[in-house]
Amino acid sequence: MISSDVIRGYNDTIILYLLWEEASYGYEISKKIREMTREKYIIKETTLYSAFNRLEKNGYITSFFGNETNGRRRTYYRITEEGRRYYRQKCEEYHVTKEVIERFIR
Amino acid sequence: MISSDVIRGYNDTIILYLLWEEASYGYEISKKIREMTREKYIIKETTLYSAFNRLEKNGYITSFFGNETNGRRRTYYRITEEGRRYYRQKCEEYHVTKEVIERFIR
DNA sequence: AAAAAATACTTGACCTGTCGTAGTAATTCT
DNA sequence: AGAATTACTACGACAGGTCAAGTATTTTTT
Repeated sequence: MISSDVIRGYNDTIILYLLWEEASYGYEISKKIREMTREKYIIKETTLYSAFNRLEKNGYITSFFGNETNGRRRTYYRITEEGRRYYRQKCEEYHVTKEVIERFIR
Repeated sequence: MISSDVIRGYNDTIILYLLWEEASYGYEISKKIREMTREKYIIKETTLYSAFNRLEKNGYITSFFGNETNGRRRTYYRITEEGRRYYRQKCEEYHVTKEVIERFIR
């Protein structure tokens, strides 16, 4: 199980990656993360929704209501141009961070 | 410059790595980090000393006073067996985390 | 048709690690 | 003696994550 401190800096990046191709919503994003990591990372619901709020506040995503439902009505999120720029920047930062960390890992 | 959120989970690991071969103290650890990362990561003093306290509280390091001084008397830190075990565990965790994160990085 | 389960989200209080600011302590350099 | 350097310490603020609990709406089961 991955500790929250090592993934903390990447939650926003992960969400933006999953919104890159098409708009999505909380439950689906959550499932995709679980599946893509083969259960190695399961994001907490509260973490996810507070990340959505932060990302929207910062202008990296926008929200709208969807029509189809299998339960309560969904809030969908779509990535903005600013969001794409931010994502690319975070990816570049990742490669630097990786090099830094690996100097201290055996 | 690396954001604190992406390095947060590794500060303890970095410190333990630098104490692996021999005991050391705050100022020296700080310099080594700066040098080894070619200024890409400069740990804040307060972050470093609070990490020392945490690590000692958890039994991963022990402290003692040194004799030589070039200023105020130094508090040296030495890694414990538990600390070495914890470090190894964190390294294994890193490899898992790395795989997870890289699924979401272009 | 009522109850249970699943989907989808919200609220609020709390915890941990980092950071900014400031100050203290002791030694060496000028 | 005063300034600079080394080496810490204290404290409050803040951001992001977490726990616990609750709400809302639909689908499935009994």
